[in-house]
Amino acid sequence: MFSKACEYGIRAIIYISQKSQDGHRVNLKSVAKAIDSPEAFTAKVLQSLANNNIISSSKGSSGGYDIPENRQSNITLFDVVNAIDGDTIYDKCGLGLQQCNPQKPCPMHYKFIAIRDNLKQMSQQTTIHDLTKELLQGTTCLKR
Amino acid sequence: MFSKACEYGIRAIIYISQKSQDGHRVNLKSVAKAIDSPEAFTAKVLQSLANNNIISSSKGSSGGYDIPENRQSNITLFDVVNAIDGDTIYDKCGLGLQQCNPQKPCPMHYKFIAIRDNLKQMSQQTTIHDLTKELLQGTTCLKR
DNA sequence: ATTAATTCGGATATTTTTGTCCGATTAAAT
DNA sequence: ATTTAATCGGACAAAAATATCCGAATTAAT
Repeated sequence: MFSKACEYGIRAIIYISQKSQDGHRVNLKSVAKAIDSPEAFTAKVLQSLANNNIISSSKGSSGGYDIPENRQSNITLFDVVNAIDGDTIYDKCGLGLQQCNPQKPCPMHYKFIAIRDNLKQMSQQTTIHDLTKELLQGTTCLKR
Repeated sequence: MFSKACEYGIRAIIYISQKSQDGHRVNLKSVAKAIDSPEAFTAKVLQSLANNNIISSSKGSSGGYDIPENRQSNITLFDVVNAIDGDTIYDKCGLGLQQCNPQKPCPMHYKFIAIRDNLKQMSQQTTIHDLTKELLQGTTCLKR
């Protein structure tokens, strides 16, 4: 469904968000460890989140990643997926046709967009903050 | 969502199904042309559909692919996807965790399985025959 | 029998995704 | 100033997905 990069990205931002709520900035190593992901690859993913202004990063000793307080509650899953995988997942024809629309739909069109729109809605309505809450409560996990 | 191989496979089987209803067997070249796909790659996909007994293939002059009348209506989208992409799409954790279940769910778990189950249901309830009907009526298309 | 048209299956090539490495840059602490 | 700990970004490597090639096997028609 999502790319590997995107899976890492979502898990990472949830962790970063969690730590940010306590005012803690976290570095790459601790992120990779927390979500059990390859360090260097995760760096690339975080870089693209940073370049898209979804997380903030700072260099130098005691640098790392965090999410400014005021952004915490308005970052959606949609934003994160978009930054990493782009929006093709929400737009692309289920059968891979270049053009597929109500005027000239593929045979799977309506059944497929129903599901795709579900996914879109869900990801637009779900904030990273939402996902972090459950994690803090210890009901969910980010690895294994 | 689906792999490229799977997209070709679905488009291909819809076309084959359509032709089979008129009692026509079709060859690789005509399939690839009808769905605008790379010929050799499509051959591989059809091969795996044949190996999974979803379509029937015959070699030799005037050989090709078809779907026996009695199978027409009981092949589902699910069967086709399964034969080509396997069932990971219906089972895999949205965040890529090896183990993710109600006992130890990822933060996206319930929201994600809602969508995944939708997809599963849709693909189990949709037969290839269903998709072929609309194509015969000219309301849908398989390329462009 | 020979030929022509087809799928099969294995080997290979290309492209994309995933993953690693490392020097450059930045910033805090000493 | 120097050292240390961090991200950045570009180059590279490995693996997976996509795509091609070709000889072998099969079948129908001549």
